[in-house]
Amino acid sequence: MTTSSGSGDELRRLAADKFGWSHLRDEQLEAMEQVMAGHDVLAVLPTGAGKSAIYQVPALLLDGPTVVVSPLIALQNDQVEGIGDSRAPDAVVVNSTQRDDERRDAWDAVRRGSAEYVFLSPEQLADDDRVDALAAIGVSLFVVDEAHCVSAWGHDFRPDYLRLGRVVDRLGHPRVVALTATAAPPVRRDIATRLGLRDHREVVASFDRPNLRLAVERSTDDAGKRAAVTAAVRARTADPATRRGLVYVASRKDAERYAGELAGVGARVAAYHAGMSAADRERVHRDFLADEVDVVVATSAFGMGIDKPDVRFVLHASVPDSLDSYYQQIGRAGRDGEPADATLFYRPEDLDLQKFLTARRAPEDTLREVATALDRQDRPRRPAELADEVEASPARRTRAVNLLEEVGAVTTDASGRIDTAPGRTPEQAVEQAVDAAEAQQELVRSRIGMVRRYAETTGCRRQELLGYFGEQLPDPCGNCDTCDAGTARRRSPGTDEFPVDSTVHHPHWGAGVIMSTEEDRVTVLFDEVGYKTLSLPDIREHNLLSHEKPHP
DNA sequence: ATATCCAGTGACCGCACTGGATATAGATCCGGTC
Repeated sequence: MTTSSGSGDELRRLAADKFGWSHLRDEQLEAMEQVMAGHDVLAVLPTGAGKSAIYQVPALLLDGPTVVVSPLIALQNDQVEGIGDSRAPDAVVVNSTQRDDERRDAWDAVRRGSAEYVFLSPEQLADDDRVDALAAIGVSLFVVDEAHCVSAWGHDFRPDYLRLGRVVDRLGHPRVVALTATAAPPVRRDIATRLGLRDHREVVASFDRPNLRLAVERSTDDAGKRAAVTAAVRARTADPATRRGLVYVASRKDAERYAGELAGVGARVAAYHAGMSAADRERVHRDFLADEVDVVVATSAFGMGIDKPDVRFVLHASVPDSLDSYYQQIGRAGRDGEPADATLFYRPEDLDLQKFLTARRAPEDTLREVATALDRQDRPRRPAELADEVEASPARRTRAVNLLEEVGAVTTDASGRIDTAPGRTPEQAVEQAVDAAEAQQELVRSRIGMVRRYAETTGCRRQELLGYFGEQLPDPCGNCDTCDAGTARRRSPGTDEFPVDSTVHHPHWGAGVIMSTEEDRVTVLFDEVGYKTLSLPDIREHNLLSHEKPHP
């Protein structure tokens, strides 16, 4: 493959010839051009806007394979199939479901240069030998799909996400493309920092989905809420025009229970959660896409990679853990641009369940194990070597390494080996890492607080939701419950004193960034304590916020 | 933090109440088993 300038015309021609895409959206083309110009790119585009094209087309013009990190094996298989149907070069996957010979064949194809795209999970890249092999081959493009997982899942659930930046370094920092459909400004910053994006460009499409009608129905008791949810689904499924939709619930048991109740009243409904067998999950997924099932009642396990145009409603029987999750889940409705309904059935007590589910104690024991193990022999070593000295599971071990690295107690060198930084005892390092873990926890809790704020606002829901994503909607939207009720008023423009995105300092809460401003209050995301809303009169009277120079 | 289940209790034969135990989302990896 010849190296090429990658002009817009050339990118368009390749998209048409190789993939059959006759039209590229402005955002797609802009992102591709930035890649071809040598920049790292963070693209935030709605699902269905063709995010994959952003790497698939430039990959053809760059000499060397493209690595695509993707969180779900099912997504990887979908992508490979899609590429297989095109006239583009081959794609392979490497994962744990393969037999040894299949995996060997995949690697051979990459080495020979017959496979242009390699799909992997982040955990695969925790294997040093695999990274070495890729470094030797010479990766030209490193893609992180569903990049919000770096921020949302990396801190505890799948800590290998947070080490992808190190992988990029070890591959000699090829161009990096991060793709996601959901990323509030702090999440974008997190992604860019964690992946170590260099001189990167952001391509961000508007978050507004005007065809989604936003509403919240508040209940005081569980029975009342259940009745309201069931009635809402029944009303929608009774009309053929609105019968397809999703119901998100907080627990597996609820998924089964609602599905059972709704089936009892004649709805074509299925439950979906991670406790079901892979075969059952696939069947539900397939039946929903094929219109054999109208309603899926699901935990957060359902949704990634689902692109069905005619989903007419997404109801939440319980609050999600953040507005990031909420936006992503309701974004599965109305992809065809036709009216769709996003109603949250809100009971304040449900917030406590999310607090429970997201609660993580700082992994003090593992931190101590790792810190003392590293201290015992003062030499760099590969993270995997710690397995012999540390009893904790690989995920916990990796999380501990990440936390220690975050506070500067551990450093990683160019070959991916980790070592202790001088100047503190293991016990001090543990203490600092515990503090860092608690700060993360505080942020998670404050994100739940933002869900509460959305649910309880009397202002325009859309202004509230878009504001969370850093987008200011000047007028009430006219397509939400509060607008209909007449409580949503035109927001006066926020104060000039604290412009959105500027950095401020609070005497107790430290440094933060202005997220949104209103007539009488500002919302700040603090590094240490998460989201806080402060009243302007208070700020002025007690001089609570001072301006700081932006972070370097 | 809370809902549910269940055993035990009290009151008195069919059921109400209480308190303690238990469970509560998400994915991959990898080696062992059928």
